[in-house]
Amino acid sequence: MSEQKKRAKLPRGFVDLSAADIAATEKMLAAIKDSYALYGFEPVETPLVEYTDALGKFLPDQDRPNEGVFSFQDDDEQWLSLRYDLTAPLARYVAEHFDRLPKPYRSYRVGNVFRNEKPGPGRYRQFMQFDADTIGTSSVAADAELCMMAADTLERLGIERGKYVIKVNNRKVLDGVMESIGLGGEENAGRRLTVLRAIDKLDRLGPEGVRLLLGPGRKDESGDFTKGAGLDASAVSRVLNFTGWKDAGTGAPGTSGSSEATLANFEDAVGQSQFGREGVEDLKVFRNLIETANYQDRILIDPSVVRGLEYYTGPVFEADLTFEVPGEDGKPIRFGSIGGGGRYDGLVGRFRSEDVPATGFSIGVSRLYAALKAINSPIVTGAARRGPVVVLVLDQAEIARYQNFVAQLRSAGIAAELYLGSSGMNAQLKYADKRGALCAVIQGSNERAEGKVAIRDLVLGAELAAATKDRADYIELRTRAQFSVPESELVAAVREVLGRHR
RNA sequence: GCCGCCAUAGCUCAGCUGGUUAGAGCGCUAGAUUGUGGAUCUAGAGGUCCCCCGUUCGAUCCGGGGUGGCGGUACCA
Repeated sequence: MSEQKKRAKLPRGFVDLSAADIAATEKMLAAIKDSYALYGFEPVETPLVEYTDALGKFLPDQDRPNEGVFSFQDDDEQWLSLRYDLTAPLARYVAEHFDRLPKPYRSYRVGNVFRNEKPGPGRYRQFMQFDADTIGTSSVAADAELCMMAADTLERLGIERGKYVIKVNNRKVLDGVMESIGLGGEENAGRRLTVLRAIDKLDRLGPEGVRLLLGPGRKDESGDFTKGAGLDASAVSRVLNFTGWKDAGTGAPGTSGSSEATLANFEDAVGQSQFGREGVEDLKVFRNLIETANYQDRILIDPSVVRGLEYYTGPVFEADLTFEVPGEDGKPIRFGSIGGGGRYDGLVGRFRSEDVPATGFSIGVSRLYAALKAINSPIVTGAARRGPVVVLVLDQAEIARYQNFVAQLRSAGIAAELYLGSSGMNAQLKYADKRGALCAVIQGSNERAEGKVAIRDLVLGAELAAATKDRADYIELRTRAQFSVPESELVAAVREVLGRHR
């Protein structure tokens, strides 16, 4: 290695996908698609790039896009950005084609989205989302339907009932609670945001951490200090009580189980707040829909769900995996949220004179894939790759003859390839093995003299090769895992071997 | 963004108070086996010891500053 060789290095926060990854992802996507289609959603696809202002991501008081999005300027100086979710582009699409779309408009879409921010475990700068949205109705039935569909979809993906939960909350209720502790009004918007962010951290920091964030502030392990919301003690316990954790941290996430008890608590928590009461009413209707459809064991009302502070306006949902998996260092890993959504009545309205009610749900495909791999879900592990039949080249002078074998197999519809390297037989078999080939075709001078080809069953061969100790066993091996046929029977013999391992 | 830890072969890491040819295991590529995947043995390829400056006769090692990676935290549509 000398001068300036380029560094072969993937940018951080991005991933390469192997053949196995792609096969597994495609199976996942097919399952999700089936589920969404069954609920009557139709596909639509928008490009990776949008005008930055359509995404609404300019920095305040500047003509430059937000740093969280990958952006560049067109030749007319217009700012363009890579999409950072699938919802904002959908809002643009619906607004642009409003007149010709059926309303309510039900659609799904899948694709990669990009975020230009610090990657972490399970957080990438490019990742795949799979969304379904209903636009043009404010019916709670639309929200409930999405939650039920989310549950069905997770089960279709091989996640058993009980290993996941769809949590639901309502932003209006949260706002009502704020109002009841004196944080209503425009002037308290900043503090409300701080309180919501604190609640959002409940599952990670626990009630004590959140208590500090609601009050004076919290110092983390590295010594960094986060300023708190500065609420007084009674307001702090009122908020904590609302989220389901009592003073001493009794209770735990997702264990309450009873949406009914949660709702009763809500009514108390929002007090006289008009907005809050509306939210509670919505949730009651929601709960009835869920119970009538018999989903109450999978879809729970949970006051700690916050999400999407900027644009969700009513119900918010989150799909959580509840199981843990031992990590490489032995410490248990919990995957947590693998999807979410909610009602965003204001988004389409950014492009039109009137507001258009809308609600949607999004699955984080990349993260879900990692989780499914960890539990060895058949949907991803069963997607084993299957390589082509490999025709070995034992005599470079006869390469045209070998190529002819390959052509025969291909015209019979069997994936096949000629070994194109320059190594010996040993290495060629290793190659075939690595490719995941089931079968190799071999013709050396001996076979050629007789007008025959040897067909090698690589699956059987692997078993026998591993067990074989002495030379005598090779005879046995050959008869079972490898046999010769006349050249004219090549295709039939290969078919027979492939048929063994279907 | 803020705080902390780390940086030697593709991977995991050794490298004696600073001493001239920088190592191991695994992996990779081959050979032993006219012509059979494992195992074994042998050989080979692969390094600006992250970068720059400084201290020193001499720096992979010591000091300063960068850069990159990891973890935590903040933000997160």
